[in-house]
Amino acid sequence: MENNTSEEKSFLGNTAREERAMKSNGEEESTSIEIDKEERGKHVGEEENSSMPFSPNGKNLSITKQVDQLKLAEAEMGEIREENERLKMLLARIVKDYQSLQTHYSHILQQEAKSKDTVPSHQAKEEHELVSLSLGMTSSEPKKEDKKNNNFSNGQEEEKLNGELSLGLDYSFERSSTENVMNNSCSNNSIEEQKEEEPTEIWTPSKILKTMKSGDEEVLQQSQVKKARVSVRARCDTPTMNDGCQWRKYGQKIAKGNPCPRAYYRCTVSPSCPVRKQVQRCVNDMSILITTYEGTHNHPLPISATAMASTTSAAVSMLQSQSSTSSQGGLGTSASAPISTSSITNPHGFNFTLPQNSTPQQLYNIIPNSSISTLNSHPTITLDLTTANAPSTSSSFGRHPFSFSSAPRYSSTSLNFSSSFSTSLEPNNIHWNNGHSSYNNYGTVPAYNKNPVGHFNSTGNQAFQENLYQPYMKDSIEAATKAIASNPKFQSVLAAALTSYVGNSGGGVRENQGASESSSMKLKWGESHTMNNPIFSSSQNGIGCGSSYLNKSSSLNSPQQGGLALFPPSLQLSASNSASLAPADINRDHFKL
DNA sequence: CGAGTTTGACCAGCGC
DNA sequence: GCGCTGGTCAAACTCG
Repeated sequence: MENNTSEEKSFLGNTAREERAMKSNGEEESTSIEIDKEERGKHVGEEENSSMPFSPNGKNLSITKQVDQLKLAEAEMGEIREENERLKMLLARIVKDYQSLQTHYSHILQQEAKSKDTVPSHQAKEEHELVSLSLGMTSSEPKKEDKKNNNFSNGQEEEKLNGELSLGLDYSFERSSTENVMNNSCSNNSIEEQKEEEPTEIWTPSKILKTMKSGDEEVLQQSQVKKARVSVRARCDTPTMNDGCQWRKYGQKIAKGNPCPRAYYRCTVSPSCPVRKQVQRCVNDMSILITTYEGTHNHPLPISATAMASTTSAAVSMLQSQSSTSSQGGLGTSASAPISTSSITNPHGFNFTLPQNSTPQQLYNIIPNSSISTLNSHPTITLDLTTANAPSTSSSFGRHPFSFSSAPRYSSTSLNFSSSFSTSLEPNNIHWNNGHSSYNNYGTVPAYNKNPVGHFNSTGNQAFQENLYQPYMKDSIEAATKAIASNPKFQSVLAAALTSYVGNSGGGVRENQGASESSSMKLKWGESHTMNNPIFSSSQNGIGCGSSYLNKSSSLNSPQQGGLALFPPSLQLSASNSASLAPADINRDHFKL
């Protein structure tokens, strides 16, 4: 992280220098031009004035002056040229320095990845693990959420019912994320190069695995990853939320204890892709959609999908890290761990608890108020985007923690990033909306048909998402930073998660943003910092979760996903200039830095 | 007509 | 072994 920070600093510094250089260059040029014009104007005036009397002597005099002025101007131009050369050299040096730093950073990341790979894995025993990584957002129903969380901690099968979403992504994928980070930190000068190198896709886990691991290790990693799960809880009116991948529904079941059917999706980006996804409404709050990912993509991912993939991979990595350290009394999530039911509150915020052997252990204090996910047939990492409470509505329980919990047979881990979202957001809640109109499968879904902004096109939708997640992202990052600082064991994993967000945020911009990407959208993102986020009606096309415009499929319930901005950018470093938006490209803008 | 969804049937794992 | 449950299959159906 420090490296990253320094890298960014250097990047910013270089950028600033470059800008200054360019600016000064431009200013000098314009200034000289102004002077030149002025003097020429003067000269013309003098000439005119002198020509008024129509005196031959005056004419000669003016010619002499003109020659002098010309020489003067030439001298100035020469100086400007020299200055330009100097600035060019300076710029070249800056670029070189930056590239050097980038290389250095890349080297550091590689070393970090290697060190991760060397960590012994004990997960062969643990067939199923649940890691819950929750990024809490302000809930409009804090008490309800609290209650629910409390219920979870009481051992109810909430998590089970909700279905833990898992996305099996391994270290290598993390690495891809970090590589993206690296790339994303590039200056504008290097953006084009990266575009050439990685125009529309990132390295897939399998791809990276081949380059990073031996065959056996690869198999082990893959198997581990496949069994780990990552779930995302988010408010979303639509049947599914966008994660950037394309999915095809292959089944639907009524799970025990939840009247809402569970839908099964498989990744259709590649016919052979083993990744599965389960989507189910939360039994307690129909507006909450729980998505579970499992498996590892064996194909290049769209940029819009990398954020989720990276995040989940980081969570899985944490799970793996947890497993690897469990035997040492660290983040133990032994398979025999009992149902977790602890909730430890820390005045500073994050709580990281790991119930183990009936005695929850507070491992990390990360999030204010903690709750613990309970029984899970599979260990799941849960990204909880629904449960963060606004400060004004905070209660003694239910603020979602960064919690680790273990099921009787399977260890489970719950990471909960709870952000103190502005209370002004509360009235609106946070909903993902694919623009679909069919909610029949999920019973009563709150109708959020009012759009304060009025007509909301896809660009507006982007702005909406930006509004939603930008502050949230910041909070999450801050919280995660605290977590990292608080416990070294957590560093590598969470760092990976964070860098994944950031990296993909930038990566989506630089790698995929073509000229077709709209600047207007970015402007809107930047403009809309108000927390009064509109909730978009599903009846409005292209509104809401930002997936509707991705759904080329005619089906209203199409699970195709075009890049949900789970982790919005906190910074915007990129700029593109087109007013036209290609729907397929919109997603890529979800993760701008 | 093709792609995607729906839905009942089927299979496997697990607990009793 | 039986029943329950989760997960998957595949034929029928829907939609553009």
